[in-house]
Amino acid sequence: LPELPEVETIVRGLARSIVGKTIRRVQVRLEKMAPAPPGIPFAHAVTGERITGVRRRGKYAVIELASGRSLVTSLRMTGRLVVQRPNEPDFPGTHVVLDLSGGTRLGFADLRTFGRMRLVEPGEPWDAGLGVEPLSSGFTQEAFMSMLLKRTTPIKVFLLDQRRIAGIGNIYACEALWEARVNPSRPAQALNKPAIRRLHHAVVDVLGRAIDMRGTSVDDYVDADGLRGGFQNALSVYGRLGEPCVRCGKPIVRTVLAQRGTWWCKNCQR
DNA sequence: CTGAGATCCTGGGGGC
DNA sequence: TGCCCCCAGGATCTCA
Repeated sequence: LPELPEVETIVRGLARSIVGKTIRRVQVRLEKMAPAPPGIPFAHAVTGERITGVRRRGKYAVIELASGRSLVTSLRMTGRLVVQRPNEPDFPGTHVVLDLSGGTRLGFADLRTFGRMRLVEPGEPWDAGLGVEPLSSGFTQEAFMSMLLKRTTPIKVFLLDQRRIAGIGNIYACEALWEARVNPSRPAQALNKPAIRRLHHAVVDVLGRAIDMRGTSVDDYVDADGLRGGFQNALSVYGRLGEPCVRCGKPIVRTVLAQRGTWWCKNCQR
């Protein structure tokens, strides 16, 4: 499940291997994975473009092109961006292929085909609906506190809402709530000041540590160079049903919030 | 505006 | 052993 730290890791790898290259040829093997802008075939629109940068916004990888347009890529659950050496075979489930100058191929693979690579025109406000970057200076304790006012939704559901804070998914929501000792189903508005302070710190801390370890490889996440992350070894609650809490020893429980598995410690998180 | 629920997919796990 | 069923999960859409 690529969330902020995984996409950040992918983007850093891509920046090293594809920036400066020109897109020579494009194949869209599954149309919906790279929907064409009105009137122009996707492949035609992108061919000949030079890649000037790669960055991240929330869980999106943004490939910036010399014309000012961008390829905004959402990996959802099983999407992968794969840098292939010349003549290396395509990764299974590769639905979009960008052949670059020098023989490098960027493949967009996705077993479940939920991912999307969207061509965005210069100035198009594609991320207007996305909230603050949690690792930016805009994500202050005060900003976080005011976001929680009058919100009745469970705090975990709030953390997953990309319109408020961009980039937190199920793994890091669970981990941050455990670190802050906050009950995931607590209404957002019911958190007191110390809890808000702890949770703010935990969100920033857990995302930063996960980036340092190149993300979490549960299921089969790998970065653009095929390397696994390391944070799966540092998880405290996610996926650890029945295992002892590393803080208090009581077994980790799993409940469901907003149709998502939620792992937490009933003893520590109140 | 907020919040709840459906939708999309497929490998894999559980049940029998 | 084999087969069927059902489920997880993020973003987007619809609806109340």
